[in-house]
Amino acid sequence: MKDILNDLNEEQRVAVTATEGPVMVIAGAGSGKTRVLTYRIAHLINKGIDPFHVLALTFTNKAAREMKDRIIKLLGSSESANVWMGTFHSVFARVLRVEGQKLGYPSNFTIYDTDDTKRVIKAIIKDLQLDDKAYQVSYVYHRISSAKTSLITPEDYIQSPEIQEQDKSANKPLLGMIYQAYRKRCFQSAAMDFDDLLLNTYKLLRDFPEALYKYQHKFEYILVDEYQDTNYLQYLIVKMLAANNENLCVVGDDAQSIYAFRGANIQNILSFRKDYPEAQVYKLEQNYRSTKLIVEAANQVIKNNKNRIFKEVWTHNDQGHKIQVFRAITDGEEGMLVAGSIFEQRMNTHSPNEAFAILYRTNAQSRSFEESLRKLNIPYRIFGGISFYQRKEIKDVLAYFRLIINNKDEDALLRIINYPARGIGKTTIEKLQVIAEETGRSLWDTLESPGRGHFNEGTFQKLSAFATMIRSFSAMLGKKDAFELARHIMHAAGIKRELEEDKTPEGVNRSENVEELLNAIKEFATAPTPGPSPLEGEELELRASLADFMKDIALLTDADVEDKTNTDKVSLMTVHQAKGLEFPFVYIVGLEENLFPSIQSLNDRSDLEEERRLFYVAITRAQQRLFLSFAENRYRWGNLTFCEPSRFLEEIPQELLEFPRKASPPRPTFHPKDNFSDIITPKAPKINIPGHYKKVIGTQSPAGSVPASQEPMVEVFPGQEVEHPQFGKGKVLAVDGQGANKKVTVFFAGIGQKQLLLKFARLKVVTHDT
DNA sequence: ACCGTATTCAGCGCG
DNA sequence: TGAATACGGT
Repeated sequence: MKDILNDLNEEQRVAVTATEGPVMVIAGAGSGKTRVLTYRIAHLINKGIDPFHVLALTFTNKAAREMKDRIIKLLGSSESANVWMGTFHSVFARVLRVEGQKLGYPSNFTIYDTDDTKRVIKAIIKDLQLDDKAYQVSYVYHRISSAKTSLITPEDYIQSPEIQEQDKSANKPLLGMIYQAYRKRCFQSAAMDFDDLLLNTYKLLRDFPEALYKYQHKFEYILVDEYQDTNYLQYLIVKMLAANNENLCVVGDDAQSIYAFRGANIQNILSFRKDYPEAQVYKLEQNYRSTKLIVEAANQVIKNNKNRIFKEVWTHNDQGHKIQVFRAITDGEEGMLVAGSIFEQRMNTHSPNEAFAILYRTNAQSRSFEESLRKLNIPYRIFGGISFYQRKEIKDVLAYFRLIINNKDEDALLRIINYPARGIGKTTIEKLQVIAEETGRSLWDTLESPGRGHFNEGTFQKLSAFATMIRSFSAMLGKKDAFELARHIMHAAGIKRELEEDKTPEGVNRSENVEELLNAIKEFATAPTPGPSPLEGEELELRASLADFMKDIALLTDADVEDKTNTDKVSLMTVHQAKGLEFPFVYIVGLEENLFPSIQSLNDRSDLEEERRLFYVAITRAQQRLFLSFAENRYRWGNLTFCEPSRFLEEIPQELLEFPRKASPPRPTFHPKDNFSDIITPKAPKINIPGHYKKVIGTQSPAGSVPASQEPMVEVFPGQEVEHPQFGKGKVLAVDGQGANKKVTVFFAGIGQKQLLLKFARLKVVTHDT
């Protein structure tokens, strides 16, 4: 066996071999953090530590999978598959399936994802007849989530004068009531949301000494990745688990903490030494990823933050090119400049598309880049958006599975009680809920036997037909495997028919998605993934059942669904999504005040510092070349607004930057006086007359975009043949209205008659030359 | 129950 | 701007 320690530099080797006692590794960007973690685990196993006793907690499922693969490769044995590796949520969900009874949960509890959680909150706000404008679902969700993370129970919440004061002044005095109702409803539904997975794990360890003992001895060695992004609950859990022998190794980079907004606590990393005075702290400062210039730029930027652990990242790599800064007149032009630059760099360096990434602050910025890339025929892939398992059609199908596995799952029941439409309408559902409330039974029980006289014969029939169907599915749970049962449900419940009836492109797409879900289930059922060591009390089954499939489906995210079609494409994503990734060529775009840094961050020093860390993360994704861009004018919420360049641009030393004056595709040349100092401190905004930009935009906008001008894009008249991107070719029957509101009635073959607003319809005139 | 229309709202998103 | 949802008429 070769000595794996030879693959490491001195700093890394020290961090890997210090296996006993508390260790903190501060790992600068690109310094081989993952390497240290994987080698450390491999080293532990080489030393004879049983993999069953090693717990490694990662930030994403993907990270866990990749790390596991690397360790297996490193050790050349699959022994390391027995390491407990995963996210906090997935590891402790598994623990709770076994131990949850202690807390009053059945082992088949449902996991509510953010969507489900918000649906429940929404329903509660409605039931309590509160104003849904004052009580916005996302706001309530955040409040509840942070209360849970801070170990504040609904009772604490209601009794705390301080919190009540806050909520009153925010005009939301009844938030505590919502929180209370929410907790009750989740518990009665035998459901845990993401915060509950952590909260209940904490309660388990806190209130059940035998459980604490068991897991303290099970997990002799604990490693936590991305420690800067852990929240208070995660911190407490780790602390309790590690309390016995303190073989705890946390790895992170305070400079890359970018999730404070959702509860991550940078204090966890900053105060590690206080919690463990005897802790060994190591820094990894040699960067293997980026050029000297990029490392220097990143260092200079992060220097402006006060709250940080000192470290100086350096590299042996080449000096590299200067950072190019593009100044664009509009966001549309920004797209063209960036796409043009990618085109050029790709040519000059013979790099594949996948070497390029465009990173932006907000998802809404992707559009101009998509358009420009499409125009230049550069293939791209957008990350983010709605993930596969979040799609409505998928969630509808999954709700059937949820209900038959756990018939207390009220959200699932409500979701499918009338999908596909079976004549159980709003009135009936409300009646059921009232009866359930009065009799103290679950909604499902009520539906199964509503009691005499509540419903007329027709409604009663519909309800019992539904109940019978669901019961019959439940009965098959133990008999059919996941795929057989899923397919059966799709047919028997009429989901398949419902989906296939919709012939619109969106409908076909939905149908395909559900088909894809079935494929995934089939794959799962025929080749069950060899899970890690079974927990004591976990049951092993021969064939993968639907219940197995559903166990952690809520814990999957987009990153876990592999994209087979994704090969050589430019990546478009938010900076947050880029965390942990690297690309030879990186474009950071939209570097404007109020956008990056975001407008919400400007009032608070710590928020601004988080934005700066975000920028730091963005810069350090680049291996060879970095490009920055900003627009002087940008469409935001429908109107053109003037933008100032980001303060972050000033924080990079000028000598590291260059400003190509050359505009990519044909466009008016800029004045020589447009140098950077002029840009950084814009005096009076020169021109802000919409008319001035119209021409620029007009010539750039591809046919797909909505032009700013009032003139319609096409002249249409009855009898004309036109083409629509979705509906295909059709014939204009009538034109009504004036100007912006001009409406056309078009007959599309195979689809029928459609009324379209000319302004939006993206119609193309079909010309018949000859 | 369902459809078209009006209105509203807009941050980043791990699990 | 445009998506998502609420509303209101049939």
